Amino acid sequence: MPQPNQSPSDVLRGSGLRATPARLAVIDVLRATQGHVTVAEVIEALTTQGAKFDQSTAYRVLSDLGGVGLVAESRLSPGDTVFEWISQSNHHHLQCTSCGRTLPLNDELVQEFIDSVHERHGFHVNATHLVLSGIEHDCPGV
Amino acid sequence: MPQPNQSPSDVLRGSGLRATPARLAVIDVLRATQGHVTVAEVIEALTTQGAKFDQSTAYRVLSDLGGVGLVAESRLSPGDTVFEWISQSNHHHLQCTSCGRTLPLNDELVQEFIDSVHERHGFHVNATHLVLSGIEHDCPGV
DNA sequence: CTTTGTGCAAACACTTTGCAAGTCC
DNA sequence: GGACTTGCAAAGTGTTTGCACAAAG
Repeated sequence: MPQPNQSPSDVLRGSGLRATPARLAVIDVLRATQGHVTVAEVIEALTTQGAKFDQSTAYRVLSDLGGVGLVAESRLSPGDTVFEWISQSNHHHLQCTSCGRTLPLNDELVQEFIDSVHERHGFHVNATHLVLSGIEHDCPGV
Repeated sequence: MPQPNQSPSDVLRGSGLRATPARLAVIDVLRATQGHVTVAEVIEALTTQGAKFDQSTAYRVLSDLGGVGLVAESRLSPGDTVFEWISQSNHHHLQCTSCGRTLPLNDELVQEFIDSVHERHGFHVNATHLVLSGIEHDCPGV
């Protein structure tokens, strides 16, 4: 669990991962981006910066970071896997199927829902990163 | 929208699709199965029955059926796309990450959640087929 | 008979893996 | 120095597509 005021290197080591340039670079990209990032975007951002960066490294780094809970991974559809840096709280989203925008979803609503499911079914939903699709009311794309 | 007492052929034609043996066979498999079915399972079930059945046909048929709303499609993870026949009501599920079981999730709870999201965000969540992962309370796999 | 669907095989895109060289601690 | 990471290239997987033939309405 990352503490405030920790450097990315410390966060990595605190999770049992070595602080390598590749991982720090990926973390930079993730933190610089609000919302979802695809593997392709990570690779593009890093290769544009000049450094050589292999795609297998991107997949491995993102998988490692996901494994220790530093990033959230969502599979929206095949070949459309997105990642997001987890700063401190949960992150839930609404994705409009009409205009493609991703909007924040109030965490409390989700928590209430999770609680009610637990009460009713004795099932603990693990939703640190819920993405629901639908249509927003004032969608500019409609 | 399929009406009661309609034959699968009628349902297909009602959706603007031709009633072909391939589609009827896929529908048979879907209806015979409670819960999720993968493409591979559909193909296996049909080829076991003797008839020749190409995988591209499976993908196309499932995609067609999904397009007209006769089946629900869920991407649990890359390469793990599951389909389910939509009989009449919505189908939501809980999937236990420990034992792999899929359990039913009360539709009312989901509906309440969707309503609250709409109230709060003005966003209409399109969830005919929600799959939430987590851990069940009395999981035999724990 | 016209339109739509199917089989076949090849192509695709995303993701994973084996291994040698390189890097972190 | 020893264990972990990266780059590279190649192999997997699941999924899609082009096209000629077959079938549905």
